[in-house]
Amino acid sequence: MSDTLSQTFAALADPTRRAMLARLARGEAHVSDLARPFLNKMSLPAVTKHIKVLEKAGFVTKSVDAQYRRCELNPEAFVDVADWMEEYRKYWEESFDRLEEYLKTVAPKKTRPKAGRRKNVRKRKTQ
Amino acid sequence: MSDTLSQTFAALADPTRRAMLARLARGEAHVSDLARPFLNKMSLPAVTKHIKVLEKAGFVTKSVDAQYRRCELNPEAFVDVADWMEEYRKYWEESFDRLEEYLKTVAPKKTRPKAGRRKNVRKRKTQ
DNA sequence: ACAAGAGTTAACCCATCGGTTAATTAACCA
DNA sequence: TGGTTAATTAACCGATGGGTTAACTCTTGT
Repeated sequence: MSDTLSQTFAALADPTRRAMLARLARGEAHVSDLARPFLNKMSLPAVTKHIKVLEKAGFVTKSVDAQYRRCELNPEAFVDVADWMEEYRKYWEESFDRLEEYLKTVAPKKTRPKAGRRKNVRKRKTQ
Repeated sequence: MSDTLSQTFAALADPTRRAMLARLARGEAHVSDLARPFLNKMSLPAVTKHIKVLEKAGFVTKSVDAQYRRCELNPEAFVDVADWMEEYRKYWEESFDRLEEYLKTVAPKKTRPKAGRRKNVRKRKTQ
């Protein structure tokens, strides 16, 4: 595996880790905060490992705060995913649009503003 | 693993499979077309397996065409990823914007239209 | 009818992954 | 100073992932 994009996607391929990201999206947290919802399902070392995977993939940064480790979300890794997705935008956007069209027929109340296309914004780290 | 989003991300966590998607983005292809660039690095059965992973994750659909298997890209799986990313848009969008700002200072030729925000467009399959 | 081409299946190998328990490090507090 | 809490490290285990080779199926072209 080893290449960074593979590491990034692999980090996301686990529900526990995605739940941790969801938690961090609501604000920074200590390791024990991140662990709490899972301690009935797995041990603390397991949590440590998951966090380490997220760190290595660049989704999370950790800083020392006395006896605690403060974790927060890091945008960089998300940008890598968004960049990669950009290449396939036309494939998923038409599905977004189909749904929007459908929603309009179902509940044609206020029309949402036209969705931004943002085509060819940039390229980075192809492969 | 087993949950669909994990399957989806796991499928993307391999450079060979991402290269196959890139190829399919340029149009449908037979298995042997997909295999050709890799046959110096791996065997045909390995390719078959990769394609199967992409199929199960919903990125690719295969149809029979005489002795050939015709593969094409399927938008659905991409939508799942885009949906999930939507939740974290504010984290990666600010980085997009930082780059756009930077590009403007470097080459302030024609101003690109304001990037669409598309906030809260939808939610699906949370978890 | 049958050889060649397209692709899959089966059985196996080794590395990595997700989890465990036990031991360890480090900071705080009483 | 010594106990408690926060978190990591180490050693291990079973399952899965990516690869292999060998054998097989199906379709076509002659």
